[in-house]
Amino acid sequence: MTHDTRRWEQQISQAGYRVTRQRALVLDAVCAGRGHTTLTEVAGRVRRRDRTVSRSTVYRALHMFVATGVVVQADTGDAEPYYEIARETPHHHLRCRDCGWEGEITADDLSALEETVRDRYGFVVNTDHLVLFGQCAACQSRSQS
Amino acid sequence: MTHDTRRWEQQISQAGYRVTRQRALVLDAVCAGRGHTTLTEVAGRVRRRDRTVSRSTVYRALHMFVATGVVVQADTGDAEPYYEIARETPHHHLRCRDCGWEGEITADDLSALEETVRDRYGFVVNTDHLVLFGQCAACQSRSQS
DNA sequence: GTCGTTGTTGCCAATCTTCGCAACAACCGG
DNA sequence: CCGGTTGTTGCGAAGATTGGCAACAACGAC
Repeated sequence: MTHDTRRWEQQISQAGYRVTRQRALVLDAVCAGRGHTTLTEVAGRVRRRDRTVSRSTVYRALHMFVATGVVVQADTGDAEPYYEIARETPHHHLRCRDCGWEGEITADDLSALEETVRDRYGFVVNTDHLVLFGQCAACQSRSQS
Repeated sequence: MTHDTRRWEQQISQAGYRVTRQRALVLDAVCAGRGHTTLTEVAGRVRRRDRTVSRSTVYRALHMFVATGVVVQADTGDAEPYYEIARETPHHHLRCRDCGWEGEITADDLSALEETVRDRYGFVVNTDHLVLFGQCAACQSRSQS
């Protein structure tokens, strides 16, 4: 269990949503994916626990959780989007175009960029879960040889 | 016309793809969207010029152009993805969560972040067309009052 | 605990996107 | 210019996602 039950219940009910059995199942299914999951995996896990839950409900619950910030969504662009439980400290992803390797970077790593954007454009960046594409260390040395 | 015909023909044929009438139509349709377009708009423009072009072809052409780097795709996450002709100098987007305002930043603005990531993680960032969410200057002053 | 209000769910239909396949056309070599 | 090879297209089907609606359930008030 990577999420605190009290927390998300309060979070969505403050936003005017109700706490339902189906939504709990969906959130559990997101947690069950170590780190990140795809929609397909979530739907599968929910169905295994309760096959009366409709597919639409999974879609709707996931969207609602993303809208309320309980779950965070990362669009990798070339694959299915990832879902994961939002953590206290936001983080971002690295993804190698060659081998598919994935890494994480902290929000601190973005602070310089955020300052630049604020100074030059007056815009306050507030993004969670960016995905940066590029080439990992291993693939760099491999492609040099 | 925002794209050079010679350029893209060479670019895709070097990648092993063929230059076809349908693909030219799709690319023209992307150009026709000042700056950026959605898939729906592209399909509409293509159909207006030649209603025998199938919907699947538009999907496939767009994917192929993105894969070869002729067209660039920006996933805003909460809306339809944008497509636009790739420029010589890559750029990125800002998007205000409150009013939907959109701005552009240059690739230079990311250089500090790229250095940080390379130093700390040995990862070379190579991302085009990032979308940074946040709050624009106007909405900041409005929400302060 | 019971009731009433109102958001939610499941089902089914509509829509969007992808896939498989046979006919077609781009491109190469002669 | 012509024929052969092979990627591409259009079509119809399959699969994925969204939307409408009536029955249902959460939750606040009593």
